Formats: sequence, structure tokens, C-alpha cells
Amino acid sequence: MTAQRNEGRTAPAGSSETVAQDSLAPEVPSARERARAIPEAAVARLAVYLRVLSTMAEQGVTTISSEELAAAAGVNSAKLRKDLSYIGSYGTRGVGYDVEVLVDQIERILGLTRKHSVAVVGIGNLGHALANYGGFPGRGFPVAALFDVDPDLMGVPVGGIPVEHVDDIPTVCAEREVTIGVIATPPAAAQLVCDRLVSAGVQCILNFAPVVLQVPDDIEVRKVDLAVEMQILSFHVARRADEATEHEASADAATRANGARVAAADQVGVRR
Amino acid sequence: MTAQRNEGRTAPAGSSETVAQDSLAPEVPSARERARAIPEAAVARLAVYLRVLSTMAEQGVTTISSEELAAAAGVNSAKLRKDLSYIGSYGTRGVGYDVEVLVDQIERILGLTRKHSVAVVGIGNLGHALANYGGFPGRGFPVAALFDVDPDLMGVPVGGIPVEHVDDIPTVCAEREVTIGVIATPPAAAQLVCDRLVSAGVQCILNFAPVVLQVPDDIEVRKVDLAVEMQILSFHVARRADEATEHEASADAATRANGARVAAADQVGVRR
DNA sequence: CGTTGTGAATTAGTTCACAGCA
DNA sequence: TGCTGTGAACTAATTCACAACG
Repeated sequence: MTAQRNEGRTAPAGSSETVAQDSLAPEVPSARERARAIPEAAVARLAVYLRVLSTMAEQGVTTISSEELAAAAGVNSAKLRKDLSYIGSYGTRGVGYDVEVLVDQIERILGLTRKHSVAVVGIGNLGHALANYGGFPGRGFPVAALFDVDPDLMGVPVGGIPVEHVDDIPTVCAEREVTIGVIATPPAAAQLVCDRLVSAGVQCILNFAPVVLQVPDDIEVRKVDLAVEMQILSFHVARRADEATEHEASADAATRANGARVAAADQVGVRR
Repeated sequence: MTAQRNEGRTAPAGSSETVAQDSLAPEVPSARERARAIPEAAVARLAVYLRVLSTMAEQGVTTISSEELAAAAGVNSAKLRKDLSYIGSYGTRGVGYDVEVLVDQIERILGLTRKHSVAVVGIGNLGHALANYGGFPGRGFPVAALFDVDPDLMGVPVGGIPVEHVDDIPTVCAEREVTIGVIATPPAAAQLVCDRLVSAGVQCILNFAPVVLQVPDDIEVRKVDLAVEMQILSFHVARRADEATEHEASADAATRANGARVAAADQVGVRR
């Protein structure tokens, strides 16, 4: 609904890529253009590598091979090296990578050198939990504003920030230069809140509400959807059960027995 | 790093597919085998279609075309039809799909006809919020147990379920036939908790802790990682900023001005 | 007709495998 | 010698485009 949308945009697909700009400026794979070239899937993994590397650094590790880092991140080393190659060549052949250098470079690519002010909308169970993280995960994401509609919450500080009314989203967000909006409202309110955030100049939205948001296509939306996650898991349980009944003749306990065969699931790629 | 892993398994890739079984039983693309064939990405979207369809049904909609459903789900219609085709042919050419039929079929494929008992481990901010949902999203996921290490929490009911000690995970989970474990502990405790859940027979894990879990490869793990999500958004903010400075000559306000061009972002596919 | 269902074409992402370098 | 960086090969996912059909 609210379907003024237009999925099929104008471009006939399979045409552009680096196009859409003037044909002057021959080729500048600068840091800017380089960034565009990083596959979406790789970006998600870079964030994981960053965390692993930070942990390593804390433990005093200064150098690490692709094999080691890959194991710790739950991916294979070829993928890891390919991912790192998107951001440049910072390894030393025969040796590995300098942990600190890698941390710096990944932070640079992910734009973590900037501060990204965050607004959380919907201070219920979840919003409360989010606000209490006080300065989002990994720092660099200060919570600049909280919003709700509940009159009882107005002015009440959560995690040190007073709750304001959702009607004030446009003014407050614009004023505090919020770039990331987090929606933790009931589903019915999500689209309205989203529209306000967008009109306030917010560029990216993290949506916890179980609805599909309609947004201008220059707004980046990521969603975290509990129900979907649970149902995907349910699917796998079901598939497994089916397989079991399928060939329920052969070894059964035999398979279950060697529960020691540990292999880091590729949890990085959002899917397997 | 607990790295007994072995990413490169034995199979030389590009060999199997439907293999690995006896060559008798010629070909049975039964519901079971059919399930195996559904692309992971499609499964995630089916869950979204299901929600949209349920909402539709509530509103009295009985029939819907691929174009309409696709719009509401934020995907294009070709993808939607392809996704639905994985589960069977339930549409009527020239007409569309019967909403109720589709709901039933998707629920069947996702295994939502079964009950999946859930255990939540780590009753902090987030765990508390999760437990309070009381019976996870969309029903069918009853919370059967809560665990923590905090002595003050032992026996305290949260969302109607008393908190038990993590040491009891193996016995309690096995006893109550928990199939899905939710980890909402601090990162340091996550792997240990995960190991216990696995030894208790839990098949799938939803991990909110910012660590890469090492699990036997017959365990399905999905992760929800706030920090990663925020950093992906950060990346996009940064890229955008770079692009802006890039060709800061031409129209600037012009682009920002027509903020009305709404197009449902493809929020379904976990990525774009 | 109008819309589904699906092979074929395309694009994105992963893995292989090895040349090249410290 | 050992490990990175990457072209080439492969696999997965998406999109096209149209025949089939109620």
C-alpha cells in the first residue's frame, strides 16, 4: 500500500554500471569510485572482520594471516583475501596483514571516521534496550534523540537522553544533523515515522518494525526482522525433519553421534 | 580461536548437487526434495510475502496479482513469481493468486505448522525485550525457557517464564524439546552458551551477540548484529558523501529537491 | 485479454589456483 | 619458502521476455 512506487525504473538494465555521469573525466578509480565497487556482501563482512581484528588487537596480536583471520571470522581465506583486496593492498606476502593497518583501513572504508548521529523512534521494549546501549555498538554512533508518542514518556531520560514527541522529528533531527534513523515502533506507525525521518534529511534507516517501508530510492534501508529470522530457522528445522523421514532406513544415530565435527558456519555472509 | 574448523570440506565442489545419496530411487522431487531446492534468498522473502499476505487477508483481500503483492513486499514481480514458483503453482493465469491459499502454502513450506519451542539465553536489556514478546512473532514460536547467570534473576518470571541457570541448559532444553536457541548474552559468554545449546540438541540458533560462533555444520545459525548493520549504513552515508564531493559542480539541490520520487526499496533480499 | 510460470540471459558473488613478491 | 592478490572458472541469484492458459 501507499504504493506510488515504481519498481521498474527507467533504465533498461544491463546498460549502466559506471555510467550515468558525463563522459568527461576519463577514469578515476579514486577512493570514492573504489567504494562504489565494493560488493554489498563484502561490506557486511568487512564489518565483521573489523570486529575480529579489534579483538585481536586488544589481545596484543599485531600480525595475522588471511587463513587465521578467515577462521576467526567464519569465512574461507579466499573470500577474505578477495574482500580485503576491494579496499586496497595492505598485506605483506609471505607474512600476512598488520592488524592495526587493517583496522584503520576498514574503518576508513566503512566511514567510521565520521560521527553518525542516531535517532531512535519508538521507546518500547526494544527502543529502550537500544537507547540504553548509550552510543551504539562500537562507538561512533552517538544517540542524539529519542522519540515516542506516549505522553508519559515525554521528557523522561532514557540512557541519558530525554524522549521527545514524534511530531518533532523533522525539526529535531534536522537540527542535530541525524543521519541514521532507527525505527522501533509498532508496525502501524512505522511508515509515518519513516516519512518524517526522510523529510528531516535522514539518509539511512534501520527498521525493526515488521513492515516493508516505502522510501525514495536514495534512502538506504536495512531491516532487522525477528519474525523473518525465526521463520527461516523454522524452514531449516522442517527441511531437516523431512530429510530424516526421507531415508529413515539407513544410519540415523550414526550421523548424530559424531557431533564433534566442528566447522565455523559461514555466518558472515548473511546467508550460507 | 577455537579453530578446529576446516572450511574446505572434502568435496571438490562443483560435483554434487543432488548427489550424496544412493543412486537407486531415480528421482522424487517430492515436497521434501522440493524444499531443498528453494534458494536461501527466496526463503527469506517468502517469510515477508507471508506477512504481507496475512495483512491483506485481515483486510478482506481474497485475490492478489503478482504485481500488487510484489509492490507491497518491495520486490519486482518477476522475482516474486519466481519465488512462488519454487513452492508450486497456486496462481490462476489472468487472475492472480488466492490469498488464503498462498498463506497456507507458504506456512507449510516454512514449517510453521509445527511448533518450535524457543529458549532465550541472556536476560539483559535485549533478552528481556525478547522474552516479553511472549510467544515470538507471528505465533508458533512459544518461549519454553529463559536462562541467565545472574543469581538475582533465578526463578524470577519474565514474560511469564521463570529464569533458570545457564548450567541447566542441557537438561531443560532437552526435556522441553527446544529446537531454536536465541543467544542474547554478552559476547564473552556466547560461545559457551552456544556449545551448551548444541549439546542439548538445539538445531538452530539466532545469535544477537557480536561474535562469530563456531558450530558443527549441521547447526543452522543466523545472526542479528547491530554493529554490523550500523556500519553498513555508515558505509552508505560515506559513499554518498564522497559521490557528492566528487562532482560537486552540477546540480545539487536539484537532486535533493524531488524527494517525492518514491520507490519501494528492495528491502526483502537482505541486501540490494 | 491479463496474468502466471518458466526457460534463457544476465548479473552478482564465491571459489579455485597460481603468479608474484617479501 | 610462504602468503598475498587476483584473473579465470564456477555457482547462485536476478531479471528478461514470452509461451501457455484460465
